[in-house]
Amino acid sequence: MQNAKRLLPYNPFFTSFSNIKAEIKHHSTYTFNTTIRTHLNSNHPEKALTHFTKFKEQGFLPDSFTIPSLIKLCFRLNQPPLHGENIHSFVIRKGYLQDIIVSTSLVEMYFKYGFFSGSCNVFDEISQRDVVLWTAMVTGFSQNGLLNEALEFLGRMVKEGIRPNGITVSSVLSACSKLMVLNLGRGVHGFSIRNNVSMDDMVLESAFVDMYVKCNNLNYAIRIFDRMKNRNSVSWNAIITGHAHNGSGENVLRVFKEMVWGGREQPGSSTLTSVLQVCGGTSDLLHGREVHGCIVKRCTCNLDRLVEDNALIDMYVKGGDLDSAVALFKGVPAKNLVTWTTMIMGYGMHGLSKEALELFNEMKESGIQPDSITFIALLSACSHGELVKEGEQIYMSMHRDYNINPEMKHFACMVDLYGRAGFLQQAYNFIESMPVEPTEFIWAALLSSCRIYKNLGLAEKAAKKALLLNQHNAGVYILLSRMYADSGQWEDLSKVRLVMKDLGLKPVTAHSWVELEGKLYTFTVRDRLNSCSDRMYRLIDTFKQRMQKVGCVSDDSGVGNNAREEEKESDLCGHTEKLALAFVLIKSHSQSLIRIGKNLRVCKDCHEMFKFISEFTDREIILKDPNRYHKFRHGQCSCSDFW
DNA sequence: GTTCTTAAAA
Repeated sequence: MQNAKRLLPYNPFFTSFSNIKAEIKHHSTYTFNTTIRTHLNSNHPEKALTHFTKFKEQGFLPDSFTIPSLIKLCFRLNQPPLHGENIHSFVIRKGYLQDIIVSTSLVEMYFKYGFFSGSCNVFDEISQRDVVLWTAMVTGFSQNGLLNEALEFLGRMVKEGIRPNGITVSSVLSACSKLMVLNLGRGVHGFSIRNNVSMDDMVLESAFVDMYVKCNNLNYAIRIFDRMKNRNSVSWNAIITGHAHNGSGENVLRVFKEMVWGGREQPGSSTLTSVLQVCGGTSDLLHGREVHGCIVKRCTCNLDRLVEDNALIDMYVKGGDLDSAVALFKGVPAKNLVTWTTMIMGYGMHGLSKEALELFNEMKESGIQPDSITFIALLSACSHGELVKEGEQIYMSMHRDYNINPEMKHFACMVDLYGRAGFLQQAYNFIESMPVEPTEFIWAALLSSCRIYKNLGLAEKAAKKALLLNQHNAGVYILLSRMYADSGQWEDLSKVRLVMKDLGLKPVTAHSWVELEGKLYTFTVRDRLNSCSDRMYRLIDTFKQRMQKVGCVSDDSGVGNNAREEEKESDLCGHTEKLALAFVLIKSHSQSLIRIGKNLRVCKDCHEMFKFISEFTDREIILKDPNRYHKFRHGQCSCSDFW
């Protein structure tokens, strides 16, 4: 009998012909189902499609097991909704609709097409609903940003006695994160606890961490994160970006190190880019290089790390190491738009405007089309290099040659381009001719040019316009008060300060920083906290005297002649960059490049002294301010004294 | 013997 059973499909004596056919058919549908699933899982939708076509040509029909795979295949191939509707009517004809797995797939399909009533119709037809079907409804609404509907279904399922699971809740949470609705997110947190939703699900916990980070409640996020038994890339990444948003570079690096040392989780590319952004923002090359090392170790294939390479180039640019950025850029095998734009921006920030424009030509030759960000990079490169004519041409070509409409950021670049070059009237006319209402930042851009060229009348006008749009813009008050200080109008100055005080606005205190032997040193105005402060101040004085001897008059034009001593100190930049430079010169005798960062614009006085020191000590110095980089070498600066 | 629902990103 055993033997007979094995021979069954082949022996007409034991079974009728039609039975054999059914047997083969069933067998084939099963094989077909598994094959198509294998193709889908290995990401070969085309193979799945050819397989399906062959299957149909042989006269076979899909069964209920086939439907979910077919729907998945539709999405992978981006088929229009019509295809999906065919599936729906097939399901109804064959009576598969009450198969809950089939109907759940249909619900998901309609949500993906954005056809919500289609999902609801299917849902209403089903008599026996399980957690997964309910969850599909919640997920569908929440992924489409319809948070209220998602919450409604969450409540309804509980009322009907279906207990939501971790997946249900994390779906709602992601919508809360996207919409930044902290209170609802906390509500969902409470709901999950009340309804005994299992909380030791790693994905759910990560979703909570992510939600609290996105809703700007880092403390809650940290509390959950610290208690997690197992962490995944999402939770690590959420907490790292949370610290980054909070401006705490130290914590970012601390957590990142914990992650790497822990060794369990490989940092993903988004984690690496967050960390690199922090390193770039603080010019922390030391840690930036460590992350570079991580990436090199992790990636075996150069082609897989384009996003990381782009972030690295940006980090080196912002850390003031243009040479490394260029070297890396040249080595990237398949550069994309971001790669080119980052490098163009990098040249611009380092004062190499001509190189930026040449690189743009190379980019076009390689067949890559610029986008609006590329034009921001180009226009700001022109404004840093005083290339007014070139900037105008590029601005004109934006719409004419690339069909890109200039936006507010481009307008701001143009105002800056004219203003920085001293064409204040043209800058003003440009603002007047703009097709949209200028924002506060446009007027602030004009204001900062007015300060460079000491046009108090226009400055007051620009400041007024900017403050009308936002009376809390501290930068505007500060620029204006410096201009009053420059021209010795003490009454106006104290008026501005009074307004600032009333509004609770604090002037930004100047500080500079420098990295030495793996440590970061920070200097504030009239800082005497350092153990070698006395030597630093003496050294600065010595340089001042040497400069006077050779006829380099230190430029005090930034301060009016009748300025009081304390105004000189506080209203200029505070000269914290001088302190940082003196510190390095005392502490380090190597000939390596000196890199100093500053949170405010460099003042003329310090700029002159840095040039002198670079010649006198024969050292290269890079000074970063919020807008750009100055490279001092042999008594010259890369900005050609224009910044 | 198979099928359905989760989290972020330059």
